[in-house]
Amino acid sequence: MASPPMKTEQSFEFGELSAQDAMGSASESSYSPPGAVFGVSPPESSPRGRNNRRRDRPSWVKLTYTPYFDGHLWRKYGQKKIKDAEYPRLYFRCSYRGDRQCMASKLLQQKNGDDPPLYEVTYTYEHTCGAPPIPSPDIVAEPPAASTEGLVLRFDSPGGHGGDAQMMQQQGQYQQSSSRSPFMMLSFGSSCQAHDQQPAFHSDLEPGLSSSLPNEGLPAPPPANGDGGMFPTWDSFTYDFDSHVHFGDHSRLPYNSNYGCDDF
DNA sequence: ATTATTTGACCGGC
DNA sequence: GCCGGTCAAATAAT
Repeated sequence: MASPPMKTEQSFEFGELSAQDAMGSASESSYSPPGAVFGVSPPESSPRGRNNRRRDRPSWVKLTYTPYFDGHLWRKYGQKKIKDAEYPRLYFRCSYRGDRQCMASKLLQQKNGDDPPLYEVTYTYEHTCGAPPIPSPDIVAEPPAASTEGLVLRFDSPGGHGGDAQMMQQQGQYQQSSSRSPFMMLSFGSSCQAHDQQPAFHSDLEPGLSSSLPNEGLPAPPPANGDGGMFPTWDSFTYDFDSHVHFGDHSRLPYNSNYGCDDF
């Protein structure tokens, strides 16, 4: 009311390297282990100060073709064109930030304009909202074939409708060239299955617990197929997996409380 | 009606 | 001073 727009209440940063630094060194698949950088203090502890400089925020970088599908729910809160980048940078924040004070955030930057554009995702802070962790070196993707418990591959095309499309809306659709991209969803859940219209992410029936096996939705990047298709290629998968895939998932949405089977 | 998204402006940090 | 990052308000979509 009487107070002017005070946007200075969220400068909690502890950390390690800045996004720029991370990106600068992340020419290839480089990232910084989250666990190694975590010694942070509660956000409310440092309103904004010298203890939490932007450069001190823990962050790790991950290269992927499917930046929108890391198993977490993100809300886009900004987009900016970087002087040194050909593509704008997208800023995402955990959807539970206001609900659970989850400070997890991520920056999305397209690395090139390839058909299957490669994105560099800089994650900052871990998820404290009870959702599974983010891509970390400790968590590596296992051979899908090994765990066929709930492997769901979903290829959705724009014209074929797709419940996943919903996710696209939420996660962002900054596809300039290929406005739409088919999707592929990987779900490693035993009893949880993807609904007809809901993303297949699922598995953290017990948010807050530690041993949750997160699943990562690996969507498929646009084309790159011989037939100029718009379907993903396993190559991208391999890349992602090779890049340290992590499985993540959030169990609830603002409008969709039941995400699969968490409402068990 | 609710929520997410979008764009612009402001501020902080370097 | 410049750049990057985040917030805020408005708009659109569902």
